[in-house]
Amino acid sequence: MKKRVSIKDVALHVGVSTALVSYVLNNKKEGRISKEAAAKIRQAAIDLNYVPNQIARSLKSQKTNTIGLIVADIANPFSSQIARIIEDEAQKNGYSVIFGSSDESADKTQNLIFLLLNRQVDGFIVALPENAEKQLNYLAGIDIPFVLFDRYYPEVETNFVAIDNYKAASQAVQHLMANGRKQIGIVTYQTGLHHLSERKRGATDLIQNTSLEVNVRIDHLKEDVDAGIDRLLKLDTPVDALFFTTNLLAISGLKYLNELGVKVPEQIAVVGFDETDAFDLFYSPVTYVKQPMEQLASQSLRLLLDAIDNPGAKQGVVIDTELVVRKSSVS
Amino acid sequence: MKKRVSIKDVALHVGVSTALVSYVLNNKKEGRISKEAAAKIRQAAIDLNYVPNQIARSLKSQKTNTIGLIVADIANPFSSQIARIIEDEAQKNGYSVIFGSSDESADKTQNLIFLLLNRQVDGFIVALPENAEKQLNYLAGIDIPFVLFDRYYPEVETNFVAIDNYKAASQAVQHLMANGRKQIGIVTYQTGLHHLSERKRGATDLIQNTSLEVNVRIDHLKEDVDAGIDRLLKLDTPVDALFFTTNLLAISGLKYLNELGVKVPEQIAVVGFDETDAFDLFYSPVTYVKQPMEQLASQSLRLLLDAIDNPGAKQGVVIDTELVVRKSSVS
DNA sequence: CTGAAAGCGCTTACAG
DNA sequence: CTGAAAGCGCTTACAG
Repeated sequence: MKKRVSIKDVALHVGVSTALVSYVLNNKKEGRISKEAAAKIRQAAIDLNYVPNQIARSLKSQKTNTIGLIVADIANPFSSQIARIIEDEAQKNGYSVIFGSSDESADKTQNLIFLLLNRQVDGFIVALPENAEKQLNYLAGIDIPFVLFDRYYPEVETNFVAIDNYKAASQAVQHLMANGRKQIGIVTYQTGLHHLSERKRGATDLIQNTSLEVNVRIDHLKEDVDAGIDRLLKLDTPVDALFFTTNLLAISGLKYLNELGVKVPEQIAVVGFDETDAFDLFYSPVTYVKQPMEQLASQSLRLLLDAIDNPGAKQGVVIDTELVVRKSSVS
Repeated sequence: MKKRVSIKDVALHVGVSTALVSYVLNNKKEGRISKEAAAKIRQAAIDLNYVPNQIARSLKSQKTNTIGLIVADIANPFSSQIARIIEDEAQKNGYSVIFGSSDESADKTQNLIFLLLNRQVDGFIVALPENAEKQLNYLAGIDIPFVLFDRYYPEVETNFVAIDNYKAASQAVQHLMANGRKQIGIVTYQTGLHHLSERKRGATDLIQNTSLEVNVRIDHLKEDVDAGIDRLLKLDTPVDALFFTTNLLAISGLKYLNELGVKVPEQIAVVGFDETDAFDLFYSPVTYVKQPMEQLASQSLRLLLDAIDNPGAKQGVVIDTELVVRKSSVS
């Protein structure tokens, strides 16, 4: 690779000091620099194809204008949609994004934190997995700006952005009840993740019947979803509705209902969580809880930039969801 | 934010030079450093919570161990799946990834290139949009390692990784023909993008009837897909099959076929491109051309790392696809 | 076995 | 209006 041209090359080319080049290119000391010198420097920068070295600038300024984004899995549409919005907003504010996927593992999260700290990110936006108190405390301990997003730990005071999961689930179940469903099954993950517990609680507070719960192990997704649905269908009073607390669970469940030949919504009404094309193409378009992605992402970034500019103050933002009602849940 | 601890702090704490700390922590000059000094330094690094500053190291070494990934849109499942695989492979090789979305715009691509060059990425993996010859030449001109991925410009000698688009489309159409379909419509984008032209050519070389082509404007997706399907259904001999050259086109088209109440595959057989959950949940699971994501991504990274280590030599990799046959195309 | 020193490419307080 | 110089946190050739 060719040697990249530095500020020194530009200075040499024009016959001025590097300081002057820096001032001109950064529009510092406006008006206190001769027009001619400024013009010559700008021209030389173009002629020589000068690209400022952000690495050197970062070392000096102690600021990289980079943020670290830790998601569960960038290949998951929820994460990648969020990433896209954060990317755009960050760019507008002069920031770049380095991302990493934790696979819901606290250890991988810790590794990513180290890796991103190495790279001197100015702050983090992170969706924390289960049992990550240690990582949370680490971040708080080194006193770096960060905001918890999607999931948060209510015991610890942090910046966070989340939806009202309890209310979202509650609305979904109320909707099913209002449409005459009596036996509503809930399919969720077996997990201590606060946001998922809240979704579960929002549903079960209304349902009050633990035999209608299916708790899926994340690493046995298909197996447990299928077995759970089998069980719910064979109850003395079989379920007439299913509420899935995530889109992966819903997709897996809908595939299985298809295999079984169960008709939606005639036999079973269905409500899912999150948007996906798959819900549109199902023969009865699927009712779902819509998360306001735009707000989730842009608020996360806003809180982080606030925290970078003004460490100390902690903000929490809770956003409402919307229930998009379609054919899968009304008969 | 607290001041981060530097190599100098560690040196001071132990009472040695920064040089020695650097040697120990980087396992340089093994065996030529006293066990005691080494042990004390390592312990101090842990006690003080030392995290090496990759920025400083990069400035010195002229290498950031960062790669720039430019995709069309990270929110698109194709891009995000690729990103995930590249992330994992990169991490294994000590690299981080900074990504950017071009939205199929040559100008945005150029901005991203500048932005990533600012950040001194060691190389690029880029899915180039249409009319980006200028950007391609720019990359080649500054002599930075890069590999074109998904799309390439056959006129220019570069590193590239792509699937055999012609063959993939050809197989799809042959499959429809083998299943007795006589009037096969092809829905594709109106574009000069090489990979899409190849898909189109692979289909039309077999079909030889331009009235069966629908050329969708990317910024009028739904409108043009719907109108195109309308037209194909009203031909004197209406189509009995549709081949969609991308997953977005297929999803849009399937939604419209649903609206019209057209039965798949009874009235119209369908083949799509790329994997998506939506294809699984369609009442007749959709036959599709499966791209080998794993290979595409990991080969791209491999070629880039090769190019970084050994500039000059150019490699091209073409990978075969697989047609996954399901109910939507067989009657 | 260890350290002083230069240098990566910038920025900026200071001096003139 | 402009420049010499220090310093950000590392690495490494050189000297001892």
